[in-house]
Amino acid sequence: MKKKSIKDIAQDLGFSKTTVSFVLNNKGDEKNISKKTQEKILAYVHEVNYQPNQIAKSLKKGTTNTIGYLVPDISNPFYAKIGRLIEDLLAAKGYHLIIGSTDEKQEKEDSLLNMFVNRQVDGLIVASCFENLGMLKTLAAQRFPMVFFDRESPDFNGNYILVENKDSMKLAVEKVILKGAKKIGLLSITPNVYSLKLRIDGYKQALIENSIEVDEDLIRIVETDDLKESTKTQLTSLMEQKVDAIAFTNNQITANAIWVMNTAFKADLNRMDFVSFDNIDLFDYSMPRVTSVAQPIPEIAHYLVDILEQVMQSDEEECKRIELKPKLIERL
Amino acid sequence: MKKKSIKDIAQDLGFSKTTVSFVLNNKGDEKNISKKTQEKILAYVHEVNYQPNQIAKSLKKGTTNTIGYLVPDISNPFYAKIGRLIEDLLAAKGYHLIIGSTDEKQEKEDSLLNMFVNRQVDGLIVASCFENLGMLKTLAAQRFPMVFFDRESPDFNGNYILVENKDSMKLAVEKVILKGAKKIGLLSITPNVYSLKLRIDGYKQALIENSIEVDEDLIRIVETDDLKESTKTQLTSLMEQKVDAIAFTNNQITANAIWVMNTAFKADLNRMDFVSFDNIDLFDYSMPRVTSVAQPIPEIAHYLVDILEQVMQSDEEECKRIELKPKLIERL
DNA sequence: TCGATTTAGTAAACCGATTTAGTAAAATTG
DNA sequence: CAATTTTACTAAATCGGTTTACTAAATCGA
Repeated sequence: MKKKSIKDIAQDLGFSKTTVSFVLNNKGDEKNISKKTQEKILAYVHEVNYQPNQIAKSLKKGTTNTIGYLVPDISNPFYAKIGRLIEDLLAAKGYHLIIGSTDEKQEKEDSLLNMFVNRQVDGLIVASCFENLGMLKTLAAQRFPMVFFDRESPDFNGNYILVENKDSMKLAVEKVILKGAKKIGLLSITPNVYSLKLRIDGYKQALIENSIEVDEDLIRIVETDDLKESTKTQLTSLMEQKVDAIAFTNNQITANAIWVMNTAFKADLNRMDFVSFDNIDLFDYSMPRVTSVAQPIPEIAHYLVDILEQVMQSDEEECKRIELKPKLIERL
Repeated sequence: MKKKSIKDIAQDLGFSKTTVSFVLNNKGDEKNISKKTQEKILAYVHEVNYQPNQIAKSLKKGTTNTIGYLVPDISNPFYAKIGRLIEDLLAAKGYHLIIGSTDEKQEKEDSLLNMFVNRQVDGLIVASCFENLGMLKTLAAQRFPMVFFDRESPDFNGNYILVENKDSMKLAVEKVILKGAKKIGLLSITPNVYSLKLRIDGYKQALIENSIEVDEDLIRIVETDDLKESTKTQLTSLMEQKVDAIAFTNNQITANAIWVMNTAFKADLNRMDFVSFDNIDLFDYSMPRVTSVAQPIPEIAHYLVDILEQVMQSDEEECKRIELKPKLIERL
């Protein structure tokens, strides 16, 4: 017993496909299908548990009720959490998520964007590496519904849901300076991303405004491909320089650094202070103490689907830019 | 300039849709299309950057090159990691992932399964709560390609990629008994899931074989809906009973328990031992010490797509069952 | 009561690909 | 050189829905 199509339903009952389709789409009254017929069809459809073929529907309608979720790494807790939240918010509206992880690689991003477009997703939620704007600008020109988050590019005009990066980082770093830190290092993943650059700028600003010289040698970039090992190498090198605090530009690198400290530099745990963008439970009790900038994750998720929905509906010209304020969590 | 369809390409060049389709699908030679024509078509297609409509393709072919990933919660690090790994493995074969989180709720699972089927996913990778086998048995009867992991149901015959649960848990718990623990509690999420029941059985077995009475009052179930708070409540109650070790059935609950201990029971960190199924970096240095059962995540991911591919290709009757051995990590 | 309107429904086109069954012209064969 | 085969290509059906443009019968209004 293979799956029944709308044609089968129509034949079984002696109606036309058209009539069945109208009834199934709640257009029965509008299209003058008698109550009796409507009931008959609905009853039968229920009885045989008819399920419409979404693919066929999508082909005709031109919409798929799917949204693409494009991020550097879906297993990064930040993107995973947001992913989960938007999954639920979108499901309530009848949309479902196709995911794609870019590993910060431009080629992967391009090919995934292409994939999403060919699969006719109705919209995109994107944390892009913004290394090559070609594809994105093309899509933007076509008015493809997209909302960006976590990262921005000054060269790209789009709908953004962001957090304030520079000042937040500055304030956090200033906390450890006030506590007495003099030599403060920084570890970041690829700073090609403008938002990360802003966080690094915030770190520098904090130093400058507090008369500490910015030492470029204390600013280290880790390789995303081998985060754990690379963090260990760079952190070890910073420890040799006798830094008394380190700032990090996201949670994953901080978590790795905490692991390195606890497994390789136990003796230094107490004299060290960490500053991290993003907050996770671990920071509530881990050593070194972590003063962190907590992003408002549920709000970000909320705005993402809100704005995306608006963009998908109206064909408005204007781009939205929403900048949320993170919360500074002191642990000193 | 809207997107060109195969019909446009054909018209532009003065060939038929058929010819263009043959060439695009590498059937040019087989179908006796002249080299000259093939080159002409390929060149033009490249020039205008023609991208075939996957939806139309799917409708005709009956396959969508999408796989459904159905888990309790995609933001759980275990499922997120596996999700990421299978995303990459499947992408290499031209498949992409649609995700669905069930929150351990049967209704959600059913409706997501329905969604996946209507969207014609080519296969499913599932960590089911197995509370109601109706839908799954129907799909299995239709030979819908599915592979299950992390959880199993003795009442359901399917393709499974699992780890050995009972003995692994028993061995881990025995470690803390050997160290001297006498009163050992257990915290678990819903034990309706057979695999979790096995882990609990392993815990009990360890006690019994070491002449410790199983006290049902020391076995606590936390609510998945409010994991953090519920963990705190149950853990606090166990602490009042003066347990000297606690076993946990997965990483998320252990991580929460570590947080509770460090924020509310600092004084007891040293006298306490934890045993956890699943291993995460945090356990390398957190207090209380965690002896953990590490699941071979990359292998699980590998087998998942391997077996799924086999199932999708051959229409073999036989169900596969692969049981991997976890690695015990002692930290005492 | 007769033309106009409403009711209840249907046939056929369409979305954009793939695939089957064909055809006309050129090349080969006996 | 006629019959056959090969080459190069195409028309039309198909996948499973939605939607437009109709029609026949019943009802209504004056």
